[in-house]
Amino acid sequence: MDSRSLLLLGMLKAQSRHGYQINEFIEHNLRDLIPMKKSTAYTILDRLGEAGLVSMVVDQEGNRPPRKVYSITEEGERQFRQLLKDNLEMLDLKHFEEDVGILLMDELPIAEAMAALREKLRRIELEVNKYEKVPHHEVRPGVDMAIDHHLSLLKAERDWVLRLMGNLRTKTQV
Amino acid sequence: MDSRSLLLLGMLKAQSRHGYQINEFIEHNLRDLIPMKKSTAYTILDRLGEAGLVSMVVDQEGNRPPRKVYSITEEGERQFRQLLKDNLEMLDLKHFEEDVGILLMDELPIAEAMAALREKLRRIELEVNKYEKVPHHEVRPGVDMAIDHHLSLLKAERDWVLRLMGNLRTKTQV
DNA sequence: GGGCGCATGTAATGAGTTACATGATTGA
DNA sequence: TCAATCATGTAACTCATTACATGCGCCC
Repeated sequence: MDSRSLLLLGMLKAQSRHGYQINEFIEHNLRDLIPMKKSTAYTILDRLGEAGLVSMVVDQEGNRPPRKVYSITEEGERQFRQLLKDNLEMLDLKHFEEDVGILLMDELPIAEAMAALREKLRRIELEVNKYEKVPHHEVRPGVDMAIDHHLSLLKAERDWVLRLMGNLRTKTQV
Repeated sequence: MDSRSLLLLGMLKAQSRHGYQINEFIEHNLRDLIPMKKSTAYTILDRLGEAGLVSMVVDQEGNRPPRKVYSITEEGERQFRQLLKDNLEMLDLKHFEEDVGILLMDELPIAEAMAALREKLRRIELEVNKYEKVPHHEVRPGVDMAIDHHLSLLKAERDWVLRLMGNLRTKTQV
């Protein structure tokens, strides 16, 4: 999962930051899109430093805890560009987990399967509502695009589940 | 990722099998849907055995390599049912990886971003073609459903990329 | 005689999460 | 003084993949 490295490089490309700052930014701006834990950021920053993709300077103001401020290096920018292109080309819809359930669905009484699908539908609606309420984001045009992407796939999923439920219903009635 | 356990339990619910047989079945029937490695199956079967969800009998014919034949237990069936319901309810579109690229897209010259998206589109088409060619599957009705699911999301992804490219194009021309 | 099919695994590796640990400042 | 915020990490754990290991039977 190099996308985490890509994200950090991208944030450092925009401006130098220390680890805490990065985690703050993610929590405040990307919390709905990026499920990355704080300790992970610290670990990856170390890794990027060892690889020479970022440089680090310690900055201490008064008695406050020292900050490690990271900046992207030239090599880091090159790598970033390549990683980003690779990522944009990438196709990696991994709904394998969900497919297993679909695959085995016929092992469940239809009534129970339908109940489960209704619950799933409810969850999809909740997600859709949540993302539709997220306000327009000015700093990063990408945020809006990513949310739009999210919504597109959520709606496709919703349509598919509805179609599936329709099929099951007619099958039962026949 | 409990979906692997779920899959194995489901296969054993349909009929008792030994490990090699399970791997064969997956390779022949589910190879396009399930990216599970053979050694993983053996490990999970052990784990399920320890948890009392499957029982095991060794079966040796002549001098051929001994087979460990697994059967699902009553507790296993209960667990299976619950896992399956949970799985069907689950909503877990994790396109986080792809979203990172979208999020950072504005760091790339538009021409390069467009080229990457064209490549992505090409890959989507390849996948769509591949899945549309998969013949109707009789044994497990679920296989057809899972493939249909796959195709739905692929097409949604394709539409979204096309829309995005359209937007980028008009933006550049203005 | 050599390779494929049958049949089972183990050990090392990787990538990330969880839980834990630390310690100063700031505000109620 | 008590909690929250700032700021950093380490260690253990989980889960799956990769690579490696073994050995017999069968067919050409």
